Amino acid sequence: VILPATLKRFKAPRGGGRLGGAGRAEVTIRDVAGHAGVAVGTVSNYLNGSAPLAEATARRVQRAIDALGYRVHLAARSLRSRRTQSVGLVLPNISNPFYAEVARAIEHALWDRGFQTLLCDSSQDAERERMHLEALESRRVDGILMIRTADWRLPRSRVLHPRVPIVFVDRSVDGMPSVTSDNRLGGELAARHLAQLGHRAIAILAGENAVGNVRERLDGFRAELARHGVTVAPRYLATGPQAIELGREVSRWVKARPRPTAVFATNDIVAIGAWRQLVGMGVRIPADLSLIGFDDIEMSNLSLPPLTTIRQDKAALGREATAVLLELLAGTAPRARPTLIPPSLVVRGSTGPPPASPRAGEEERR
Amino acid sequence: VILPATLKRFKAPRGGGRLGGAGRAEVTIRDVAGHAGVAVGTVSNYLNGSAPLAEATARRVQRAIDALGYRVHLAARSLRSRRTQSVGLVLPNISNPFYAEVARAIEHALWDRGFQTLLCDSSQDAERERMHLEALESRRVDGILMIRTADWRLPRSRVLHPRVPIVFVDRSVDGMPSVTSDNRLGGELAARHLAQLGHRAIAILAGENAVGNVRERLDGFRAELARHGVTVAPRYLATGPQAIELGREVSRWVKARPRPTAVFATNDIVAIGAWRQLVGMGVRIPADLSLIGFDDIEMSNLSLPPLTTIRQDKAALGREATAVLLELLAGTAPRARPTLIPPSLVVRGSTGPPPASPRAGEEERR
DNA sequence: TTGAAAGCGCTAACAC
DNA sequence: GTGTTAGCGCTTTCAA
Repeated sequence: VILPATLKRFKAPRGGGRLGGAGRAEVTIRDVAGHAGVAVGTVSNYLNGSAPLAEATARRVQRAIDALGYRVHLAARSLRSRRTQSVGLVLPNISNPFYAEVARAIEHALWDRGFQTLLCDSSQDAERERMHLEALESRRVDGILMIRTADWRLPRSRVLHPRVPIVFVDRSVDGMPSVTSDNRLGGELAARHLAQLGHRAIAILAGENAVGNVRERLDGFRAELARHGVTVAPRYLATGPQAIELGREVSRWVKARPRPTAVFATNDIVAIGAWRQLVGMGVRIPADLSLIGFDDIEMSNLSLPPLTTIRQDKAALGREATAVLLELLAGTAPRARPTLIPPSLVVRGSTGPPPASPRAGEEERR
Repeated sequence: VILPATLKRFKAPRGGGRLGGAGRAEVTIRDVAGHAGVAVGTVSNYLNGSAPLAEATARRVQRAIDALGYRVHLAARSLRSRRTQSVGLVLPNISNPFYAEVARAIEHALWDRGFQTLLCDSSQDAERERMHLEALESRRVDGILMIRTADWRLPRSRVLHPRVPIVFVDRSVDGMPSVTSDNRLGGELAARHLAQLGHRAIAILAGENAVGNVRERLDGFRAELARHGVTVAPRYLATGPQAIELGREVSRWVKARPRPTAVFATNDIVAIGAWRQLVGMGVRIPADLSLIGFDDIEMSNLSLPPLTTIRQDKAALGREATAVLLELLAGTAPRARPTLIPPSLVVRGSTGPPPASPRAGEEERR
């Protein structure tokens, strides 16, 4: 039976004429209820499975939904339910292949759990990042996953007492939940590989020490090297932004004497830069010089020889970060301790034993 | 003066105690109004600039907003205003560097115009793509930007009569607004470059003819070549998925006689695959064989020699697609005609004149 | 089980 | 200029 109150708001299906998107009036849960001859609450229950329905009723409702082309209005739902089933993903640059892979894993994990992803590209700009955070709060996202930009001198209070649960990815923040690679272990893995091959004169393309990830990789690398009785001479250390240009710095070591027999780059972009420089100078890899990178981006498998590197598990990074966030949302076990994803050594063609004579390959200077 | 009706709903700031995100009660426009001693409509007007306010009032409102830490509730706003200021971006794979660059441009253009981006990675899966489309409709996004997956045998009615404006990017769909590179022109550019260098025996790593973009590139390439009196022999054509593996097919031409003097790959990934194969076989680029790609992804500038390629303007693609969508939303000039972004030739190191003798480089076979 | 009604926070139309 | 109010479409509580 259709009761007065239901009838009052009942809208005829007004089908047929294709009004083209914007112009079409909204089909609401009331229309569905009217069409199926049930109350709106019943339709809502059907939609959310929040109460069992008589099978016949359920069928009628579903038929009405199909007939009317009804689609739930998520904004209305979240206004009421106080959940948006959406998560903000803030990162420095989606066209950086490393972040893109993490983002992909996150989007998938989120989608599989019924969440949509709001993509926020901060362009390494702290101010833009802050504005994105605010917009996400206004959007009332259920949570935020954030790969924060490196230059972060902003008041952290904003983010330390967020209105919305936030999990940091790839870069940790003290006292906040985070999911990162075990960078120290990665550094150790690289060092062990080189040391076991017999290298003792090792150079580092280091990136900037201010970046936590870089520092950890370096610490691990040095510590493990020390265990093998090897130290990195200060002149074998190059620092600067972790970009392709830093790789060019290898050239100074090629000309140096004694020449190092191996180079560790703290990421693959830098390693690729070094590879180009070395090949361009006629240095043979790994016969004259071994080269090891960090990250394992797709590109590192494409050089010739392909790069030996420390593989970060980007899929696991994204998956775990999502899992931690959803745990936070569910209110279970507030995991404030950082989650570490173990990296692994991928031996490809760019590393080998050091040249027989420590001076090998120097003829070309004469 | 605070009137009864206003008072009735007034909530004290309940500041101080930090309840930690979820637990904190919502600060609403009413709270702001109460705190500032104005009506909610006034606050709304202030927020939206929908009516001029006395300066003193405006200041009071802003102070109340700051004091209370008010943040507009976008879901509530859009429920009323029927606009969400959000756009869905559907693409096959965000970790493909080409799509990632386009996505980045889109996110930026959208953000600059006050829209947020919902990232939907379809994983090349038509079914997943369809579900994303539905979810976006439920979310009542204002519009959709879509790089559709190639294998699309699904009923197109769904997308031909969308409830929400949709603009196709990179791949066009008949009768729908789209923004793509001028792939035909790109093919012509590549052909002209090769022809002008003097190449006449040219091979193609083609990809799949079913993909419109590939076909257009090929058509343009062949047509321009024909203008120079050159035809591509059928045995100089390799087809298959546009992946790195296709590049390996060059090896059969290296061993062929007469050997082609140049190879056109319909995208850079394939070209990189070819480059690896060639370098691995000891073929000198471009001395023995010229190689030209398509796209100009970052990687193509990193090989040695760096790849000559047809550059797609990914930033323009993203920017234009956004512009077309926003025009559609504004209801101005329904641009159903596809928008074409001109690509450009980027000459780097992988192309040069053909070897002096057409048989050059063949000794290694003996 | 199902139905009715009270809002969620906001905008916009209208009255002052 | 400013204040009031009626919903936007939905969930949820409470009654029946």
